[in-house]
Amino acid sequence: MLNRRGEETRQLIKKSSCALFAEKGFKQVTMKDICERTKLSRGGLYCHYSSTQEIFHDILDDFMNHQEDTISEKIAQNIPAVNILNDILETYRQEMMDSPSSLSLAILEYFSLRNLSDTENELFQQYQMSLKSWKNLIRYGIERGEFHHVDVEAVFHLIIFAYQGVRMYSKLMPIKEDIPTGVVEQIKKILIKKNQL
Amino acid sequence: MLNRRGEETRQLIKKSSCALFAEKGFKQVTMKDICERTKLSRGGLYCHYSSTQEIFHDILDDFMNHQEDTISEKIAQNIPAVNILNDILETYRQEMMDSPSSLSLAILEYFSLRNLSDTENELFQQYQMSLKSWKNLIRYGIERGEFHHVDVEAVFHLIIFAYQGVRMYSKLMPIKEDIPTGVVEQIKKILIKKNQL
Amino acid sequence: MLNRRGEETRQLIKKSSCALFAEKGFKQVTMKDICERTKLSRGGLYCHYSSTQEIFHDILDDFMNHQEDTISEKIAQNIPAVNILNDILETYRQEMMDSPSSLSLAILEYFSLRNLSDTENELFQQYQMSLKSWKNLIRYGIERGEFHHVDVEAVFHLIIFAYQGVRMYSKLMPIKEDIPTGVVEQIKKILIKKNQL
Amino acid sequence: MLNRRGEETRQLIKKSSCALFAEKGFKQVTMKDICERTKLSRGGLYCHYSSTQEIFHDILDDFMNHQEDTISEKIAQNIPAVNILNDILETYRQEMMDSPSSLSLAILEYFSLRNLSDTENELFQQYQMSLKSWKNLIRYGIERGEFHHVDVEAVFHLIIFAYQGVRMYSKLMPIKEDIPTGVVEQIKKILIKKNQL
DNA sequence: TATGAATGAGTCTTCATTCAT
DNA sequence: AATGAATGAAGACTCATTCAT
Repeated sequence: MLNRRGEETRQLIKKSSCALFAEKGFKQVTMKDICERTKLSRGGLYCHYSSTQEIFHDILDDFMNHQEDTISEKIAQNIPAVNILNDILETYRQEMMDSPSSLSLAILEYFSLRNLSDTENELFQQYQMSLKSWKNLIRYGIERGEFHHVDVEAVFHLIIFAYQGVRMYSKLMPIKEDIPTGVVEQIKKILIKKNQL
Repeated sequence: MLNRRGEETRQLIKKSSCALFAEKGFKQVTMKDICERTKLSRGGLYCHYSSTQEIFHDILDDFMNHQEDTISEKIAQNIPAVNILNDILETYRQEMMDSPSSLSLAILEYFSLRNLSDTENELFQQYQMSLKSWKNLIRYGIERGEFHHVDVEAVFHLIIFAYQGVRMYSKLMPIKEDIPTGVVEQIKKILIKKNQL
Repeated sequence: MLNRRGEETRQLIKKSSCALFAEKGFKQVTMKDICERTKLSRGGLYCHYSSTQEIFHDILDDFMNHQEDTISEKIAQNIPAVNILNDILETYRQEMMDSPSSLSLAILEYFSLRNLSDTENELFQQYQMSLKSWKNLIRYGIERGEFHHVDVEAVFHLIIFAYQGVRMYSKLMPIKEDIPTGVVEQIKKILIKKNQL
Repeated sequence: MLNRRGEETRQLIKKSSCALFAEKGFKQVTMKDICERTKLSRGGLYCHYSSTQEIFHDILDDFMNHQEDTISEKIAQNIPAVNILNDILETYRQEMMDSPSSLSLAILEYFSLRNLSDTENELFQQYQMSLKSWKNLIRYGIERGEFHHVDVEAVFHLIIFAYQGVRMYSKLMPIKEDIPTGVVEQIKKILIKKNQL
């Protein structure tokens, strides 16, 4: 019965839904669930969004737009590649351990409901952005003599899919701290020359 | 002695459902879908299974029971670790590329619907069996001087989650041959000593 | 909870719906109404029909298939045209006065919801069948010297649309006996030669 | 003095709604549709009308009030009955062919939603006004020796219901020019004495 | 075992309507 | 007067599940 400004309500819906998606995945969340969580009426919710897909899309959009390419910035600042790598991997490690707030399952479900064939899907775009950043970083590390002469793309794929794999399984299986830590350490070993450690 | 007719029907149900799960994931598949695919009536299906969970469980069971520990066997036969590894990785590579028949998405959804807290879930058991086999293999390789002295568990995790990560994403994104190949090559580099290649 | 044979239930649905359509027109009748009238559950109804359109279509089909061309039969029997005409017009008169059981409003609404452009709609087919029968009759009457030399199609249109007009308005306005009677008498005067009356 | 702004909006609403009613009939048009067509907000529309019934009623009212009894005027001017008749029938003919702008379906639906029992409904009033005018005309024609000695009411009913019947069906079926023309010609034949043609 | 009719709960979706601004 | 957010009720539709045959 409140009469908020529209954008406020949209934010509320996104926030509440995001929590629900993280808890239950994508398909388990119904418009009804979101009504209950937001305390909005059926019709009230439909004023702003007409499906969970639409809400999820908006949430993803927000994520994407808030992601800046910090790697490139740091490279521009001439920060040592090892330091940049360590920072990223520490973030990854944290994320692999923070299962409850992870949308990875929901993302997977969301995209599995759509026609994957189109190369234009957001997931693929994300992947490509990520690929670009990592390529820059690895090449930068190699140029600076901090990293081994590795197959850049192959190493990227190993990193990114191991990371995604852990995130996914953390929703389904008890993942203790040692797994993310071990994975991160292995990645460092692959990339960083011994004298830099 | 099993009732032949009944067992046949169960096989039919499992086969049809398996295809459906691979196509659509777990939650998208309804008892109704399965009725249609198997050409069984509602009641007919319920004679054998009373939920998709039950069917999926049975399918997983079949998979598990058909998986023998070929690694241990090969080790017992004193086959070179590098050969064993190459075989396994080739299988993995094939699987990473065979997206359509992959149940990975369905598995994920299936387990995400249950109470993950229980360490006794089948996924975890699978994980542990896999861990045991790989540990044996890696140690065997190290003992024989074929593999580097690596952190056994950490390398296992890197391998297994990268593999699972690729399988998962192959359902959602175009995964070309080079990704599985690159990932497999990286794993080989981590494990196998140069003089063995 | 009864477990009738399917066709029985379909008959029940058609009968109940038909009454509802006659009472309320087409769009006023909801699947829910039909559930209540038939004492079927939501799902039970949907087993047989998935929309009111489908039910109405079936009802119309039944009507069409039960309509035989009695006019042609009578002509074949060499019955006097005046007698045939009198019979038909008496039926029309009765129908114009039996507003409660008339589906005319429902028919109108039903067809107005569809794409009228297609000449293949059932209403048009009905019209054409009717046209054919009347043409035969009028020509037969003229040949036998019982009817005036009229413009066959024009007279048909006058008859049929006046009849339909009355039926329609009988749903909306009090139509006393004199209107149908008067209309029928006028038609007779147009067609029948004085010496035949 | 009416609030100019307000009256303008009401006119806009009536005009837009009228188009919608002609397109879709009465029940298919929702307050939401009208909001969209008029570009008014929900609340804005409700400032003026609180239901589609109210709007439709107003539209009908306007129609009724704009209808003057031109027949009586012409009779007063001693214009030949045949001329008057020809004018009216030409108007009817035009209207029977102008299906898109016809409200007949909407009118039917509108009145079918109300309690038909009341003899006081607007439709009936319309009918009575029309009856009165036509009676005058036909009697006038008879008196002047231009028209046959017909049963005035019966002929009126034949005319008016055939006209309404065609208008109605023109919404549902392809009605070519020959139908209205034929109907009009028949009516002339019934009324007009041969020597007047 | 197997059929398929029937139930009923859950969810989606659309609107008429109200109300703070 | 006008806006548009919010409510809530009505109706549609889909399934898991049961049951008489």
